[in-house]
Amino acid sequence: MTPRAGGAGPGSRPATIIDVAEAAGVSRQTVTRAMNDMPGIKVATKERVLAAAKELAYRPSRFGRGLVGHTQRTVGLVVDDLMNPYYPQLASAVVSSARDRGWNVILAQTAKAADQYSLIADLAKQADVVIGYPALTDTQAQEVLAGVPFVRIDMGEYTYGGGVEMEVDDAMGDLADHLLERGSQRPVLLDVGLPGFPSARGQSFLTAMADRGVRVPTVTAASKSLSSGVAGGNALLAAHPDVDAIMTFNDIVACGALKALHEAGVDVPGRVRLAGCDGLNLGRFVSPELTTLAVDMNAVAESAVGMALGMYDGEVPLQGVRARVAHHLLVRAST
Amino acid sequence: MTPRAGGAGPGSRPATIIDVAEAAGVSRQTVTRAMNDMPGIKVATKERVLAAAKELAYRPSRFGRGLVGHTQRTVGLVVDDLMNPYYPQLASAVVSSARDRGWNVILAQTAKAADQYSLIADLAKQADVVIGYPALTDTQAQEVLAGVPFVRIDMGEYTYGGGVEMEVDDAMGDLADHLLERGSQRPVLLDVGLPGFPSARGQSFLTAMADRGVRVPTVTAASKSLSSGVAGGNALLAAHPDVDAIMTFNDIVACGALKALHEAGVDVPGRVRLAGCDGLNLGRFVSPELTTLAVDMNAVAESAVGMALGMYDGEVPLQGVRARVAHHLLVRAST
DNA sequence: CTGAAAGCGCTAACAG
DNA sequence: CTGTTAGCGCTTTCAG
Repeated sequence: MTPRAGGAGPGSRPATIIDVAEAAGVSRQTVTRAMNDMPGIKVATKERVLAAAKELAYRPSRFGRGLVGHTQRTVGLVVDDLMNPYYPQLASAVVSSARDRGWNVILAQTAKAADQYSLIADLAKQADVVIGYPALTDTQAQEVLAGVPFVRIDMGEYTYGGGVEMEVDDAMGDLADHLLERGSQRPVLLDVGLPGFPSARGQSFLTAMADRGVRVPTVTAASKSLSSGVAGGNALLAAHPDVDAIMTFNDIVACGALKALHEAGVDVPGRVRLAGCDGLNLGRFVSPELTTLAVDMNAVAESAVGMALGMYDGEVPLQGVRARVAHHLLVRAST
Repeated sequence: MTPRAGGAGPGSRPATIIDVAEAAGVSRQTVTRAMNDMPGIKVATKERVLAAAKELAYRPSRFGRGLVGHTQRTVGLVVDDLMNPYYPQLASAVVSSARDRGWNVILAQTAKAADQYSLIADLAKQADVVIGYPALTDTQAQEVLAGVPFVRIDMGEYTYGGGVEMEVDDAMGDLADHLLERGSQRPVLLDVGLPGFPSARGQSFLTAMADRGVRVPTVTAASKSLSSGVAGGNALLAAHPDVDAIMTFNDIVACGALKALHEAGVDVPGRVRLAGCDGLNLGRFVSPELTTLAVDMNAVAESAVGMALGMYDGEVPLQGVRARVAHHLLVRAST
């Protein structure tokens, strides 16, 4: 019945420090000293205590411990879906960054959750700070997080909490230069969203090209998925048969477009140059490897974790701080 | 100085239930009732308490809570590296599975850790059960985990704790049939490891083919990485120019081999059929999409989480239990 | 070197 | 409906 995690049979309750103290014939403090490698304990006593602890399968309660020295810190990381290759790169970096600072990471995934509102509310109860991409409005986030320091990644128009922005404009300029230098004359943007409402990064490409005197038509895919990229690629080829370069919303869509190009027998980069965005590792698995606007995820994670921990320590205000991390052009074989 | 997570200035300590009780002019118990939506409290009182709580940026301590009702449960998940596309699929499934049962997941990554021994020791202190792929011997695991229920995924020859096995033999037979039906006469295995020491799944392919009267030569790649797959693919083409089918150690190596085939101008599946193993989503991003021996990660996660939680509840022995999940042939375009 | 006392923040159980 | 009491398991004083 009672949960236990030791060696004896089902039904027995977990051993406490008192059980160990009695078994070893010492006081609780002495058990503490033995378990935590503290000084001021005779070697023989220590061994006796540790033996008793092992015998009873004693494990110090993290709650008892946490209560006394507020030393057990946890960041809650909210991602949409780890199956989307974007998020593991972030999660990996956040976990490393947090670990370097002695924090744990609890992971929450909104995509598969029935009710992400309560998912994040629960997370906020278990974590000391929350980082990530919750699909919540500012108002919702404020309610749900109830004062827990919060850093939104890729904050955009949101304002509640802190944010880490990823800036694409400079790199987009570099990409435009790169494509034009290679002789592109009829580039097309494969954006995601609603036709007529370019994404921020899509608009950035259009602007960069316009600044260079090139007008770029847009084809819009329905979503950020692979299949949507395939469909978008086919639609783009149909609408612009003479296209010679494609900039896509992100690397996933780019992979879809690449598949469409392959199936249509279009050589990349020979006849069409293709670029993605995000700098996913995924881009190295396809042929040709994908040119992309990459962002250093370690820098993003470092920045987000640092900001959140600063908020926790009261050194960074809970509102209004934004960090910025720039994309950079990563030229691979597809352009 | 003191860590805080509320609204007031740096240096103030976090508000406790007592602060709120005093501010609202009620007892602690009433604060508890208000915070936890418990019955037996007048609406007006509740509102007053919640207002005071908000004012003081009060957040109930998870340690105080955890101490009283052992209700806050956490599984520790050990993966090698989230940047490897294999692990996110597992992690995603484990997080979902755990969440369905009301457990949290703390993530630990061994690849980037300086000392994974202490990494896992720390994890075992924060978690009630541990699941994953720790690169630890049985002896090390036993020491480090100190009695925490432990389920190793893809247990193989290890014996400490419980395990979830992934069985590949049946599916490998199906793959052999599939390749032979399509007319393959000179299949080659692209294995990973040391030459002369086939991996379990490599051996399974050799055996399946031998059972069908086909002797399969092996080429061995150095590691399970993409670049190693490229190198292995090139070596394989050099050693067996007339190959007409390749089974690879896993999907990542298969992607590498596919790149090598592409660059060599070898049509897939026209001239060479290519299969991977693991069933990664990644296989759908390349052209042609990769045939693979897939394993249902949700089933693996469900099984591992269920077993670990059963151990925690004392309903499953801490040692010697193994679950099995079978691979299945997933035919896509590359064969 | 060891023990006794006190308290971390919270909630269940029992009064009132 | 509200308050009081007791105790969860641990570590930090402070005495011996």
